[in-house]
Amino acid sequence: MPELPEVETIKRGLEEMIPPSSVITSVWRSKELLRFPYPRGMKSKLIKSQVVSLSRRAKYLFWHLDKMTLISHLGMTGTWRKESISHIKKHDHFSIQVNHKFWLVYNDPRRFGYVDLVPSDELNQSKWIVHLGPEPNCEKNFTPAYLIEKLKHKTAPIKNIIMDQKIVVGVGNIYASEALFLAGIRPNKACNKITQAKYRLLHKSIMSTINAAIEAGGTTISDFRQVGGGKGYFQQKLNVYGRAGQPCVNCSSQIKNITLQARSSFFCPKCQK
DNA sequence: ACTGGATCCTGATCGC
DNA sequence: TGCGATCAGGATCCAG
Repeated sequence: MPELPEVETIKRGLEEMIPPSSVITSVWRSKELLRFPYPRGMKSKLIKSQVVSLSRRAKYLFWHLDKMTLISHLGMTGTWRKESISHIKKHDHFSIQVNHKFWLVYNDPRRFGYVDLVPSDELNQSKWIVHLGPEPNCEKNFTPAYLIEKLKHKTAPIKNIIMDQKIVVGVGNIYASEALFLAGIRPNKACNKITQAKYRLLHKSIMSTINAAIEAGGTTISDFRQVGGGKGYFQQKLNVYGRAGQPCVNCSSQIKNITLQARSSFFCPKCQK
């Protein structure tokens, strides 16, 4: 589920909940496994650790502890929420007690998410992080020239490529369709058939889509919730995603849905070429 | 090197 | 009302 804006929203929510110099005082986990096995000795490594800060890279959430970094990936349906008292709900898998006061609980019905623990000085070389492309809102590394150089010889459909985390991170199925709509490019257009002018527009569209969604607190299609339980409201701004058969906001043509890489891909046949 | 499809898992929704 | 089929925000892997 969560793409970059949703993970960023959760990160900001957790930051607000965790006072400076907080300490992990207890750890609980369910019997069921997440996508990958939990790291060895996780519980004892976490207890008594200080939470120094939180950050996000791509769709990963990092808990920077005094010696290690706890990595959390939310898969399709992962969420974090706060509970004042220990209260286990269906599909809760992992929770952290802070300062003996409250719990931060990871819930994930489909269990495509996972956690890992790495020494902080090895974080950037870890297998999760090392291959990742630039952040879409980092103007230093994610430039129009970068996008053009990386993609101009590829024959794959553009939508597949902008969802490739090695090219640019954080763009998932919703924001890929939305960014391509803003750029006027069909999702199945071959990368090497796209003009430089369109690439510059696409670069701008990816950045503006992601930034607008962060400002809106993410997109709540079904189960996404902010840490405090609130919904994101970017879904009100979706131009094409989930709108097959409905009129295009620009030209009233019917929005179409095609399948690419087994994912629904929405576009306006008139506005996108 | 590319593409499409299957896969991990549960739940919501839709059509019959 | 019930039941099976289909589809979901991710990401990897494999055959062709």
